[in-house]
Formats: sequence, structure tokens, C-alpha cells
Amino acid sequence: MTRLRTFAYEFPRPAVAVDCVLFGFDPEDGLRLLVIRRRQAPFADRWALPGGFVRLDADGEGGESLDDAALRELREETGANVAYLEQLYTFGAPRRDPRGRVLSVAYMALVRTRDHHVRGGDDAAEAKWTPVERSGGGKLAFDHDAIVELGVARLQAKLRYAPIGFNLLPPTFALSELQRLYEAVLQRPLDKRNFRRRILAMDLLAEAGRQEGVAHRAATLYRFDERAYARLVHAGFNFEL
Amino acid sequence: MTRLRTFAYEFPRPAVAVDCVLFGFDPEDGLRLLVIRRRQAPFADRWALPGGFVRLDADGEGGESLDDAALRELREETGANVAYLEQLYTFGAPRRDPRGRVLSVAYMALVRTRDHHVRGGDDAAEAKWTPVERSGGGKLAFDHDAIVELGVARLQAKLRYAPIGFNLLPPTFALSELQRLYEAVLQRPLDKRNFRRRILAMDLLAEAGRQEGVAHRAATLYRFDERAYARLVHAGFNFEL
DNA sequence: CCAAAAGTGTTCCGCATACACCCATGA
DNA sequence: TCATGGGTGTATGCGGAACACTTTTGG
Repeated sequence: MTRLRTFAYEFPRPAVAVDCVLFGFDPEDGLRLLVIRRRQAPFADRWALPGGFVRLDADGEGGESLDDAALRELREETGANVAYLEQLYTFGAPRRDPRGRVLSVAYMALVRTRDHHVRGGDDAAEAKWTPVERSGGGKLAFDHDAIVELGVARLQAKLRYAPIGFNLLPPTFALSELQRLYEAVLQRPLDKRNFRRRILAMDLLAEAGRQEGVAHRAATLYRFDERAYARLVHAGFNFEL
Repeated sequence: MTRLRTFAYEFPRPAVAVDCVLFGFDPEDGLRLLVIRRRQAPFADRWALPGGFVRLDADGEGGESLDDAALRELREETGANVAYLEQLYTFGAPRRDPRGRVLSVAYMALVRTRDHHVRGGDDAAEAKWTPVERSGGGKLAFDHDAIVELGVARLQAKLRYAPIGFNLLPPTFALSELQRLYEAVLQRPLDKRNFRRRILAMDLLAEAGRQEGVAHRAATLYRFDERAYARLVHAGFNFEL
């Protein structure tokens, strides 16, 4: 295969990639991280974060935004539909990629795990959910372990003061599921009564039916009320734990 | 002037710049932002944040890190010696720079204003400190207003839970100066007694003499004790307000 | 002796924490 | 009727917030 053309510039430029720390949650398994097995060199067959190069227009001037690149990669490589996306940090150490100078804009993304089934995509031979610790049974490719660490720290910090946890749960959920989510992310047990009181006191959850088909008392289901939250924020409210 | 060579790649690549939100503080003036007047197009003669392109090696593979690029630009354009530097966010919207696709890695930096005198540098016709609101008497070049906004938000947030404010003060300072700094950044008055008690209770400040030559009772000067802080962090301590 | 800033304690209230039992349901 | 998780109230203590006067120093 021959390249029809190349792209030339006055000064050297780095390649720019996006890499995504994609979290999922299941009451059974706890917090999970999506990793893919690389198909191509470098680090062929090694586990890595989903990601890839940002696409520019042929004239090198337009093309997709960084957020769009992250969403596209997640779609292509994992089939996940993302509920929340947030830029984390840009990694740019000179030798972080053996192919040359490659910047990586790291993202954190959250999905409702039940919504979708993981599949490998174009560049990914295989994709799987792993526990966050020991991601992929050891070290990830490139500096992806550091990126994961950063993603975990950000998720833990942000869960306390922003209502992003709901993006890891189905649209309606029981309070106990929400509590298990918080416990899994924050890595410590929470008191049931205090948790329920605090969450409900914020008036952000709307009742949405009851559980069905469970072998015990059916829990009340709730839905996160985006509108109520927007109104409260507007009035100076801050979500807290 | 003719270019001796150009740099060619298989796929189009963006140019990558760093831009710095540099804060200074003076008890008289409050919190200030450093802006430069651009010498060249685009946005010639407009006020902008100090910044410039990241330098890569001639082979386009090595070169300076992003942090180094930010420090270099600050040195070149302002002569400031930076006490604290932190990456903020990477801006990459397709049309944010009229010259083509340019990513900007934004940084927040803090200086001890008394340490240095502002000067214009190579690319900056002029540099000045401005109040943070109405920076540069109106709108800054590119999307720099948005970057400033982000920098202010980050500084406000981080001041509460990390001891970074000291990087805006001289090595030794009076508690009232520290309080004025907090009030200037957080934009609200703080109670003197509560402030002193909270700060001193952390055991992070070491006495360092008294003020001289003031026309009133001389205040005790303090120095931020990095060692004590490191020890406390190690023991699970969290700085808080 | 006056102006200007430094320095100092106590009270009150709200909120986070700790804690244990009854309820509803399907098997 | 039993196993499983759902759902509920109170007492205690700590820490943040509010608040005003005396001290020191140079001019």
C-alpha cells in the first residue's frame, strides 16, 4: 500500500491521541475498567486503554474536536454508549511512545454497563472489563497505568461533590445500588441510614416505581432528576457526598 | 528568509501550544493576571495569555515536555520565576485558532509577585498585570477568556484543599497577608479569629521573625513549613481551607 | 495621644456519626 | 416460616460560625 501524499509543516509537530479510562459498574462485580488487547505494534497483544489518534481534515486544519475523538474511539473499539465524558489530563513526555513524539489527551468516561455488550472493534482484537486494581492482569501498554491511576483518583474525588455516579447506574435504581456504587468507588463502607437520609434530603431523586421479581421486599426505585438538579445548582446548591 | 526544510508526516497533525494563566498577588492590588500584548498576527496588538508552541527535536520525536514548554514561555515572555505550575486543560476545538488546527495545553502558574519585575520578551511587545476581572480591558485573543475563567475556578477550588496559596506570597509573611490573599481569591470576607485559629492549628507555619518598619504593632511573620506538610500528608492529613 | 493593625476566647448551633430493630416478599 | 434485603429514628459530640475588645508601635 502506498500513501498518496504526506503532510508537511514548517516546524515538527507531535501526533495527538486520545486515551479513555472507561468505567463501568455492576452491583455484583463492583467498579470495572474497560481494557482492549492491542492488535498492532507497538505493544501488540498487550492490554491497553481504548484510544487512538485524533482525526484532522485533509488540510490539517479542521477535523474532530478532542471530545469527539474520544467518543468515536469508544464507539469504534468498545461499542459503549457513553453517559459521561470528562477530560483528565494531557500526557506529553518526550519518550512515552516508542513511535515518536505522541501526546495523549486522557479522558474519563462512564457507562451504564447494563446498556451494552462489549465487543472488540477495528483496532482492538479483544475488549474486556477488569477490576480496577490489577487492570488487565498486570501492566498496561505505554504509560496507561498512570492514566488509570489518575482516572481513579478523579472519579473518587468527583463522586463526592458532583452527581456523576448516576451515569454508572441504569436510569432507575434502588438506593442500595447507589450505596454499593459509592462504597465500591470510595473503597469504604457507608452507613445505610445516613446515606439514605443525605441523598434523599437533597431532593434530587424522583420515585420511579418499585423493583419487581425479587425474592424479598421490593425496593423503591428512583430516577435522578436532572431538572431539579439544574434548578438547585442555579440557586447556589452544591452536591456533597 | 527561506526555510531550509520542512517536516512531513503520513497523517495531518495539529500544532501544539501551551498557554499560561499566571497569577500574582499583592496585598494592595489583590489578585492579578499577567497578560501580554501580541506583537504578531493573528490578533496583533491584542492582549493574550503568555504562551507559544511546544518545541520538538528536529526529528520531531523528542524535545521538551509540556511542563518545560510552559516554564520556558513564562521565562521568555515575562521573566517570571514560577513558584507553582499545574496543567489545567487542553483546548482543541477545530476553529479556535485562525492559522489552522492548534491545540493549546493550558497551565495555571503562581508567582511571588514581589520577586520579579515584569518585562516584555521576544514575542511580547508588552506585558502587564491586570485585575482578573476585565482582564486586559476587555476580551483577550483566541479563546483565552475561557482559559482564564478555568484558571480562576481551579485556583479558587484548589486553594481550599491544597496549600498552594503560599506560592503567591513572599517566603515569610504575616497572617493578615495570607488572609487577604484568601479573601481576594475566594471573593468573600473571612473572620480573622477563625482564620488564624484554623491555619495555626494545622501546624504548617513556622515563626520567622517580626515585621519591621511598620507604623503600628509589628506582626509575627511565618514561613510555610514544607517538611512539616510532607510529614502530615504522609500521615493521612488533608489541608482544608 | 492618636491612628492603625495585631492579637486573643467563648458561646451556640447544626450536622455528621454511630447505632438496632421491624417490615415486606417470594420461595 | 424462613431467608433476604428494605426501610426507619434518636442521642451525642465535634467543629464551623458569629462576635468585640485590648495591645503594641510609630508618628
